[in-house]
Amino acid sequence: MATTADAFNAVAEARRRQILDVLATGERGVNDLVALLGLPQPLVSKHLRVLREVGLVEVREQGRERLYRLNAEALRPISDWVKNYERLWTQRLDRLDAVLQELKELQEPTGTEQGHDSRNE
Amino acid sequence: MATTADAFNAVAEARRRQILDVLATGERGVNDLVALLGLPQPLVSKHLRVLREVGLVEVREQGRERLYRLNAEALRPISDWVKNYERLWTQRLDRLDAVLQELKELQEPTGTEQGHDSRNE
DNA sequence: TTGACACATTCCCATATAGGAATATGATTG
DNA sequence: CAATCATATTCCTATATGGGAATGTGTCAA
Repeated sequence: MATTADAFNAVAEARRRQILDVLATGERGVNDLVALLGLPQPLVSKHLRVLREVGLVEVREQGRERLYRLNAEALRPISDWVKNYERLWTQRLDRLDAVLQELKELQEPTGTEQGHDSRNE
Repeated sequence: MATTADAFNAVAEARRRQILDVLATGERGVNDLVALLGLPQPLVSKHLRVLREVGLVEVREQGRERLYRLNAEALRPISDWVKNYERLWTQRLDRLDAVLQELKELQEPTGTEQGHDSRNE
């Protein structure tokens, strides 16, 4: 069912987003993350595992530390998906602008306008 | 705990993304969605409820139909969040380009091209 | 080797959730 | 009002998940 097996699910958890946010600033060991996020270490390790399994982070072993780093490209599916919607809300704001413009013109009858519609679809 | 109470979680489910994808093309009644997605009606209604609760869709009643439409702006938090990461992978690709460029120059000290892809990772 | 350190894993529990089946609700038509 | 259409809700179950506590594993230092 609802697997945690893709970036969308991995990122749905706020803590994991926080982890990514930290890693976006550079490679970090687990304890760094624990300290920065104020979460119990096992919990951080678990979240890191999920992130690893979907390719959002990569590990590098250095001595007895495990340095995690972000693999931002794994966010592409999300970025690509959401990008298709961006124009929809900018479009909508544009229409709002148009309406406001109309109102303004009605208030200051300098122009010749008067038509207005607003039935969509 | 892991609530379905925000856009990130709502969108983590593939079916819900599908629903949004359909609604992105225009207002639809539930049965339209059922037909288009090939899912049982109660399931669609449940997903629509989740989407409604996080503000991703809005309903309008017309006769005995309920027309759902997308509210793309509710995707902004996702868009905003992921946007901060986009430069990271383009950056990385730029660096890859740079590396490839170097290799090319090393291989052909004269400086004519012939470049072709490569496996990254 | 022993012990400390850094981290991962396991066990356990409470809750959340998707989905199926059946049923309820509300508007429309006859 | 009865029948029907369109949709929502409820009941139920299997599974997934986050988190806590305790423990395991591997590395380095003395």
